[in-house]
Amino acid sequence: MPFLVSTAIIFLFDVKQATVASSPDQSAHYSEKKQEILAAAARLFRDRGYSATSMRDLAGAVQLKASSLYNHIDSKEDILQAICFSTANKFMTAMKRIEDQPGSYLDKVKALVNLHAEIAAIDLTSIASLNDEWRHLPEPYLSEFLYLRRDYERRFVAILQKGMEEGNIRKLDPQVLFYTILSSVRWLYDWRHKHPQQQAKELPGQITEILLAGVLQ
Amino acid sequence: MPFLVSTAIIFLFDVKQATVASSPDQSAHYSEKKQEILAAAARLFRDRGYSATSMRDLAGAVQLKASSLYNHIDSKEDILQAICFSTANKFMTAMKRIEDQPGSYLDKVKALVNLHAEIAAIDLTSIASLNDEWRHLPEPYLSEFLYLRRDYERRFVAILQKGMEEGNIRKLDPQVLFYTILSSVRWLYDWRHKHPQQQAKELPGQITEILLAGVLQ
DNA sequence: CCTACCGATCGGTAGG
DNA sequence: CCTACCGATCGGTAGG
Repeated sequence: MPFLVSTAIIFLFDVKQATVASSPDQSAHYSEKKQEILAAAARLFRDRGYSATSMRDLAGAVQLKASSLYNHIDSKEDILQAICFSTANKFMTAMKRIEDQPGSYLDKVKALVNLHAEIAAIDLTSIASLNDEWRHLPEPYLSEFLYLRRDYERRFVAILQKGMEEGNIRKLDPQVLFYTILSSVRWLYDWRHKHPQQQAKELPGQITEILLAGVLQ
Repeated sequence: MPFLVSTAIIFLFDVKQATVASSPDQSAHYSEKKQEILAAAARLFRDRGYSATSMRDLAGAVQLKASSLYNHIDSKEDILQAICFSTANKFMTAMKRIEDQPGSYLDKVKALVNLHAEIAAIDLTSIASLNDEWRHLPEPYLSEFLYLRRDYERRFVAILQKGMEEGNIRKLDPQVLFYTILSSVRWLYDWRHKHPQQQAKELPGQITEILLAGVLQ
């Protein structure tokens, strides 16, 4: 099967590799066992969902009894909060950097698409909680999370709008475009789960190409 | 804010309105109360997830006591099964019709994008179970569901591939294109939940346009 | 980090 | 369609 990927787009995509990894990571403050618990929880939450994952399931995954988990975490909700916010903060930090970087707004859009693909590549399981399980956050975390999400969306849409005014991006409803872009990179973590053998780097390039240049010949 | 949508694409999209509604609907076999229960369950499963929805929640939503639900349904899993398969069958029926319809493979691709947008418009809440909650299906339903899903994907990808050979669609990895198309229409039900006032018909046209023609000016 | 255990809630049934 | 109730499992705590 022919497998043609525009080298120009691949180049554009590869410009900013490994920017996420160097961003501040508060998970460094956690003990090794707590990090192990959070990683196992993120995987279970992705595979079964937050509500269908019991503390006994989680304990088994890290070779502990359920009660021993509470030496490392405060509650089940505490785990979800840590997962959701550590990933959300990666996006917010990167957004600030992209807003401040020089270059056209089209460059910023490409950097944002790249960002989503990159975080999906590094932090494969946490994305599931960020996408689907945040609704189980207790207050006041839920409100705080929704605030971050709205803020991120507002700033993303502003960049798209500036790109349209700049003339590099077609004049579509910027919010529709925002959701289309986000949902397109969203399935990356699903895909990589199903096809672990495939080169991860090829995918973001292909998605970016489809979004930028379209499907028609 | 300018809001330009290609009338050509809108036309292409509107060609096949209301094809889903006329497809065979086995929910007609259900009693009125059972249909009410299934509709309420689909809504709760979307908003809270299957596992976080209790039978007491569901009973309250249809003004019954929990035990009375069991005069209409066999089990909680039975409800999930009914929701997932009734929607999955709509997709399979429509796939067969699109395969058999005359016209180019590009036309079939457009009809498929249209199909997803249409089912999302008609059956807003069930799509959530089809996307996210199917994993809670018990066997043998889980295997049967996964079989249907793989079959649908295989047939969709085959159409994309034929379209590429035909020359109307750019030669990309057809499976990557499949996932990109599906994820783009996937958020429709989310969006319509958040913006119930907006004309639903505008959205599929815009998404189709972004996918077909791309983002670049 | 474990054993032992708590009250609350779960899906579901008996019986009318 | 309800009241009353079942065993199982839930998140979490006491105490060592």
